[in-house]
Amino acid sequence: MKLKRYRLEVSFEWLLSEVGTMHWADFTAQRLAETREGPYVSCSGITPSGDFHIGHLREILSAEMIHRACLDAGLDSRYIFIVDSMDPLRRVYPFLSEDYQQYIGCPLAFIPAPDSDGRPSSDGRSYAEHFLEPFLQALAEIGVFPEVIMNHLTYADGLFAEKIDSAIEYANEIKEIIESISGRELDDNWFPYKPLGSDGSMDGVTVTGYEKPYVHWTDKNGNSGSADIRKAEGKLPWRIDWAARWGIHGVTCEPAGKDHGAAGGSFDTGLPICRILGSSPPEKMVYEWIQVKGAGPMSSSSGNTIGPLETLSIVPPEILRYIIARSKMNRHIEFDTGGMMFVIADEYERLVANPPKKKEGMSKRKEISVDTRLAARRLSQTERGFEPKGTISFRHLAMLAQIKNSDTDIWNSLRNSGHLSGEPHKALQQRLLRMRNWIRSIHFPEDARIHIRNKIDDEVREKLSEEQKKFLKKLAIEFGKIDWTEDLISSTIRNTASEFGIEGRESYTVLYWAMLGRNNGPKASALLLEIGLEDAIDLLNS
RNA sequence: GGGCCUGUAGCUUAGUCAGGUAGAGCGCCGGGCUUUUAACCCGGUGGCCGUGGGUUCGAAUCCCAUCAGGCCCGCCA
Repeated sequence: MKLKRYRLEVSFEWLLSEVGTMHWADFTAQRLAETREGPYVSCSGITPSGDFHIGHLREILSAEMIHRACLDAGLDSRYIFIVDSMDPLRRVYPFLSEDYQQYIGCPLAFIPAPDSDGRPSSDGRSYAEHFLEPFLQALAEIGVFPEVIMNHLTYADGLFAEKIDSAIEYANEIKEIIESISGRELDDNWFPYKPLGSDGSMDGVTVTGYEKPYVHWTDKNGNSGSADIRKAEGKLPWRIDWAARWGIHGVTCEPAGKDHGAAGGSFDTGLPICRILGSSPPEKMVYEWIQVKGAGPMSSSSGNTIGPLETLSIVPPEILRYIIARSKMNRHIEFDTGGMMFVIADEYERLVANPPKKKEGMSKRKEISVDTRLAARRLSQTERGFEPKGTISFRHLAMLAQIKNSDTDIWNSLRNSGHLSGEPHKALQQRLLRMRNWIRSIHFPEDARIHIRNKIDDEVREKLSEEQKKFLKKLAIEFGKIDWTEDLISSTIRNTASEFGIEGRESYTVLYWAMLGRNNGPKASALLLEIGLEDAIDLLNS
């Protein structure tokens, strides 16, 4: 019986990774609709023990996208974010002062937030709130608005009481499950509930008895007391807490990081424990980690985490969502704020501008691929149901932001090129702001930086034919005769080129070699205008 | 020590459950367009499917071994 169940779970897991079927979010929604009754509750859970990092976004977005897919499929769905505020402080982290030693073992909801020096502050905010707030702010920027549930309040409201009582009643069975599935050995005085001692810490507290609803204890200081299971006076150990909350909140789907998902991990023990506690668990679903790499030369020496807020100061929110939406759950994502951003942004922009369509005679496999990409496009929108329009490209903006210091000049340029009519929309202004932040940061890839030459590179000089050299010299002379406007620059280039019998394409290539040391670049006349008449003439004569 | 996931073109990857000539996007090369805002359009190049065995008429796919990267089995979420 047990074995049979296990096989089913494995098979679901396999199907989940099988994106060939369709997008994982839509697949999961469909699967949920087929296998259980609504309402459907997608859930994420994170411990606010310190700064949130980019990896947490996968936890959040995986669940949120499944929630959206449920809504899109017409299902009754909610998305909840359970903050593990009842979890204890494990140790004094590097960013905390030694003062936190006294709080080890205490729930994060009940200890003070650190101030900028890492000391306990007295502004009344809890440690949990302190780290949660900026994260929620980041989530709002990517269009994620979860129902936030502080776990310590669920304890305080007595919602855990029944589960705690059952856990104590079935303590032996639960112990057996944990020992057999995880392979761990629990010692003899193991108890499925951890009361807080006299100093508010759950470390070193020994349970001495249970009389519903009180768990009696003695702590390391020799004090004794009783914890009311209907209040936040103690908590279930993690593996049981997780299983219990599935029942309490009616969770139907909770993607878990691969640490939980590994064989013998907390997901595997959670499933049977949840059943023992009288509820039906969600099906196993595991996502891979996001790894940060190539974040620039600084990152390797100075730690390579990047926070959601820092990420969002340089990456457009829909691109961030797309990074999650385009990847299968069981694939690593190598997060890179450098050159990879261009590649992903290009891909996203193409997908937006040119949504794939099914065609007559297309193979089944290709049709599936079309569906999957359309779903990724849909789920990347910060606003559900928003139909994105093609916009100014990421690359183009990167270039403009580098050659033009004034935002006004950029808007004018975009109007000239037909990318913009009237005043820039707020979203576009934000995009430019992020782009400027990115360019200023260490993350911006070196090879995307535009380095305007003040003299022609030696290598380039060797490549140039005599004709081409003459062309550049002549161009310098002609430039000296005109008003320095884009139109005149442009026509002068063409006129001079034809004088030398150089084709249009070649004349530009030669110019780019001279100006940038590469084959192509931003519109030559615009670039020359930015360089300025004198510098341009100097360059061409060099 | 035990177990799980991943390894496919220069890059990102689809295909692996149910074995049947390895698909795509980017890059690159060529052509077209011609005021080139890294644009756009068309065409092409490119893979001993980590490695070695086995099963099979036939293996990226199944089995065994092995290498590489990551993770879990320490109440750690």
